[in-house]
Amino acid sequence: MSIINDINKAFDHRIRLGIMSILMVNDYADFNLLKDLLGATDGNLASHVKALEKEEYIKVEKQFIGRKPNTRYSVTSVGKKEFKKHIDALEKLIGK
Amino acid sequence: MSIINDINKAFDHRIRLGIMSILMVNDYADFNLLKDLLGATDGNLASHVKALEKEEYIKVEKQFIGRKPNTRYSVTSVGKKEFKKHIDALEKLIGK
DNA sequence: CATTACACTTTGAAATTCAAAGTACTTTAT
DNA sequence: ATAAAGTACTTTGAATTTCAAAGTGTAATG
Repeated sequence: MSIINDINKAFDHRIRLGIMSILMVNDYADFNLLKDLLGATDGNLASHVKALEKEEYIKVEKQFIGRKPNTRYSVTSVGKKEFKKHIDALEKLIGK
Repeated sequence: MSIINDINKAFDHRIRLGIMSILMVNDYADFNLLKDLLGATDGNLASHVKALEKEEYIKVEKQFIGRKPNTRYSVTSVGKKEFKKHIDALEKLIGK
């Protein structure tokens, strides 16, 4: 077992780290909020949220607000748990 | 400017994060020490140290110990500075 | 002398990242 | 009413990155 064993590969990337950080402190964030906060392009953000979705760390809700489509994301309980583990591992590694 | 602006792309990957963490607390680490501590394969580790070298965040010294080749790595002053910045950005993001 | 071990390096396939272009509407202007 | 511009994503595929298998060169061992 190595010193980076609990560093979660799914959170390795700064955009995914940002998505999770935002969702840990906000119940919901929609596509455009994430995009603005992270300064990501549409396609780029889409692929990162998809990766987190696939792991079931976040979940999507699609709805209409008035006539406009709106996609909002929230963190799952698994996502919360895994992210905390990741942060702990990070702190252990860095603070060594 | 987004919330992940000071997250350094070069340190995004867990193996590179691990290399830097090790080199921040040890004056030197050789190839095999890094390999063992990180549980990486040879080729994989080689590509990650090369990436950090290219940014001039770490430097390499090749020598012979007895008759055996030995490659050891250390962090540069730029590397130290940038890594600290990265850690600060991480803490800001996570601890938000 | 042949075989195994050590310390990396090279190679190229697989996976990931990214932005440009596309889709499906809605809103605003003419 | 029709055209043009905007919104909210999704799809696509090229570029980059990651990774491990195989390769290189030397050393030690039987």
